[in-house]
Amino acid sequence: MALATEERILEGAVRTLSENPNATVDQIAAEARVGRATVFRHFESRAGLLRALARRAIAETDRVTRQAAAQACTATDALRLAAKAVVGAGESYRFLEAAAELRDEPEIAGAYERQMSELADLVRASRREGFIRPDVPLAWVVASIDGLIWAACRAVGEGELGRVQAQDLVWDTIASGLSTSAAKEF
Amino acid sequence: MALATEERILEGAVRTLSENPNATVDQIAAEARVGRATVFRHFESRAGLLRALARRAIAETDRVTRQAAAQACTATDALRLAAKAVVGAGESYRFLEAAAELRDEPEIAGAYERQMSELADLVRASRREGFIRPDVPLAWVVASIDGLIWAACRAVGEGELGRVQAQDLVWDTIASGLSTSAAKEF
DNA sequence: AACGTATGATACTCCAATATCTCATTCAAG
DNA sequence: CTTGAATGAGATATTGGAGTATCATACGTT
Repeated sequence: MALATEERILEGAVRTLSENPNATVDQIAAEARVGRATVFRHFESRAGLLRALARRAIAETDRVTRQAAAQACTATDALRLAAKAVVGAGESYRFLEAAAELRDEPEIAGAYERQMSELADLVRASRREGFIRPDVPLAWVVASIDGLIWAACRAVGEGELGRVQAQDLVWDTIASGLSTSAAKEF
Repeated sequence: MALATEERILEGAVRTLSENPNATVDQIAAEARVGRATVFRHFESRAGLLRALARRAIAETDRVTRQAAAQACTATDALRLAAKAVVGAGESYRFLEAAAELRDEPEIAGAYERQMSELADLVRASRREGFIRPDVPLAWVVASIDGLIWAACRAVGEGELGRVQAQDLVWDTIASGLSTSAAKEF
């Protein structure tokens, strides 16, 4: 069946590229227990495979983000749930950060921009609810949340922290460092 | 003069690779206003050039870190000065993150490990001074400080924030989010 | 002027990895 | 059993970029 094969290739690619972002198609195919030719039957090229992986990561992030928004009744809670969920989802896709080629793909770069601006919207809304500090530039709130999420993904990936623990700590640090309860006394 | 040429190549490489981490030796040479052959006269290979750049980034980080330690009288203040300084220094070397080859170089990987453990030492000392929260795993303190510094470097590189502003915000967020003054009420 | 060194330009080799093609095989459906 | 689609395996073509070699030139030193 075509679908199952594609799935196997994609998951093999995630595993292989997580260890070595420069892995060759041969290595990916081997990891997926699939002939090298089969990879090219399902994906236009290596770059096409990477695109598919990026699309997957974007879709997965969108999914958990929407789910968070649906479950929460306040923007602040949506932010909390989304941050935690993205830590769980992004963990497997850290290797995409190293894929410089994707920066040039308008589709991928555009989706990334969109997600960042959605995060900015959420931050703005949470700020209106009186949670996020108004005395810190929006750009920094967004950048630091992103940075903390990536840090958590890495720590989980390196085995330094458990996933649940990392998810809690991300929010703890955001809430302590960026909320109105954090007096600026330094 | 050999030294000036090497310097020009290294700085051209920083500029070129910052825009495109997959840049070819041709592109780097062109940016440095140098013949391609000259690059290979000064550096064993492209990988050797990358190693030299990584060594440079490591040395620069060590330099500003030591300087911070020398100026400060408490570990907490050393941490503050070091965090700010690394934001300034690391900005140009963000592209190294994408260089997966360097992970395999024991020299580079070892130096990175060392710097991380030095950061951990600083955090422990600051904790003993009563500044860093004791209720958060050391690994997370280190990881999140690292993440925030990288976030600041990126924001500066993208032009979202000014450098001085970003340096201040990094410490503000660390101090608010990870210090004892941050009550865990969430 | 003579010498030594560093450079630029060019041409060349080499290779690793992508991508294509072919053919035999498997396997499910009818 | 037959048919057709998907696959595995291997052979082959292609190519972009690394690395090497050569030669003429520019420049500083003595």
